[in-house]
Amino acid sequence: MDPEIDLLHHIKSFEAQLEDYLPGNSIDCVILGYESQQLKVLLLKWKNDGVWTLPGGFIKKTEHLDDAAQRVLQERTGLSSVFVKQFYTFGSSVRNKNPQISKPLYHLKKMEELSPNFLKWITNRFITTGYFALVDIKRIHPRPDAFSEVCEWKSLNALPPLILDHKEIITKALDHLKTQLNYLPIGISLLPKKFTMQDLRKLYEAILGKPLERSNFQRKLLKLGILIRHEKQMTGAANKAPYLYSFSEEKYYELIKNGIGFYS
Amino acid sequence: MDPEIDLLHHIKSFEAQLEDYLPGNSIDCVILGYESQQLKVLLLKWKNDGVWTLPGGFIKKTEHLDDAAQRVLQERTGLSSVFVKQFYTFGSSVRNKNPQISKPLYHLKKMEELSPNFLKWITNRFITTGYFALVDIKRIHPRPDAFSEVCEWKSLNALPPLILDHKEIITKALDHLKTQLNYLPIGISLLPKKFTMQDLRKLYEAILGKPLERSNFQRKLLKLGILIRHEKQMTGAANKAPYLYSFSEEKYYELIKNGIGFYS
DNA sequence: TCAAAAGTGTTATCTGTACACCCATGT
DNA sequence: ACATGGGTGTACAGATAACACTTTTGA
Repeated sequence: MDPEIDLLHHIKSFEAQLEDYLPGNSIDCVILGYESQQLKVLLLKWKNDGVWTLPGGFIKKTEHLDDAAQRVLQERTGLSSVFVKQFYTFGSSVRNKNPQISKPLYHLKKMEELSPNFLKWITNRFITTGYFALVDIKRIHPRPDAFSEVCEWKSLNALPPLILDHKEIITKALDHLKTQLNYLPIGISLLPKKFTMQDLRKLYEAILGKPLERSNFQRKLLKLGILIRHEKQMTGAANKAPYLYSFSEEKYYELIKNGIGFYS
Repeated sequence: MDPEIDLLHHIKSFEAQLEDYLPGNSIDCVILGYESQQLKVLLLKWKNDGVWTLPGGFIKKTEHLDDAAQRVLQERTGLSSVFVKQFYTFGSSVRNKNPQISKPLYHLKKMEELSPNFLKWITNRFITTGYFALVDIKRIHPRPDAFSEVCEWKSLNALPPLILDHKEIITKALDHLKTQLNYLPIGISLLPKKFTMQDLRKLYEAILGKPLERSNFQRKLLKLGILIRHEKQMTGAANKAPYLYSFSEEKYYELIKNGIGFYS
């Protein structure tokens, strides 16, 4: 099937339900993962255009803002029980003035088939609320939406060009991540069930952007009493094998409720 | 002039400009002050009804969300250069289902003069973004808006009944205040220019909800290097007169940028 | 036997906390 | 004189940070 026809079909079906959605409000998700000692964010590449965007969506008239975010997350990753949190609302009156917003639509050959009503709706001013999610990359299978051809993880150190203010949204999400570090379930959300102490340390180093002293890190975390030690993991490397650990969930969540008082 | 006629006049003039405002979005301000060793919030009491609300407003189509908050703050307090910060967006789909929202309108004898268009607009679902401000109570002169008869400070320990989810909005603002304590200009915003060490300590005690050791507090704050010591203040009490202090503004703002690393 | 990373030990320094002490002030 | 709150001193417990030492592993 011609992907352009397919896209047009999707737009038309959304257009038919336009009355079910709030005009002028949207949500965008900064879905963060951790892989190869790097923080990564899940992005979509639009059809017919090639610019990248954050996964986002519109809000149904009967739907809570938080539920809209959960819905988008579920649609893109297949996950329903992950950590999601609202972090900021972007309310500039000129967010939509960037011409890139409508580019993919103008590339459609059959654009004239779309109603002026819909074009007005979609190019209107939008106030968007940012949500961020922390997920274990290995557990999810990214799926592009109707408007996109690719949905994949991008390293935060090498972001592609993004539409509108999506770069700013990511920056703000990272600020939030850093200042709220002690109250967020970083380790338990971003790492696989079992991990080594080095994995955990490298994760914190990636977030904080600075090296942490190995031996002190180990002692400090063990003393928190949230780690369960498992069997050693033979890595094949020419050195002592590290233990594997997992988190004691109840203790973990109890701890971050009052702030893990970790690194400041 | 009959206050009810006056109110109706205001509503009609707003109704005439309805097209200039975003439908479905609003801002609410949690304006915090400190007086008599208590944190206080600025509230409005509606005409014809008597329930209390947070000062809030609507957003012009060409206006940044932040600017709408600044505008409301300016209108209620007369202040333009105060600390304001967005803290959360409330997106429940049933926020407006509380009957209190329209009560004051229904109390109007001449309500039938209002257009159905306006009534639909105002009773629609609204997504509201909360801003909080920190101000020196002594510097401001609260002014009620067209819909209100009273605008005054209320102690956080004894809040009157509030419309809709405004209680929840205040609670969330206080959460934000506590978790962001180290990054907010608490002292410099809430206290008068000159203050005693006891004033500053009592302020922190009010926010943290627990007593702080007098002598250690003093040493800790002096060591931060953000305080300027002035002449002693003869209080008339039968004890040693305390020094007055003021903040070194540049040093203060430099410090909170990285977090004052204060009490956790 | 060697290099590399893991795990544990040691020590100096800083910070938090509690409380003791003297000082200034008005009754 | 004395009660009251302000300002400073001291001493101990615990946390932090830097680095040394030993152990395990595969080449």
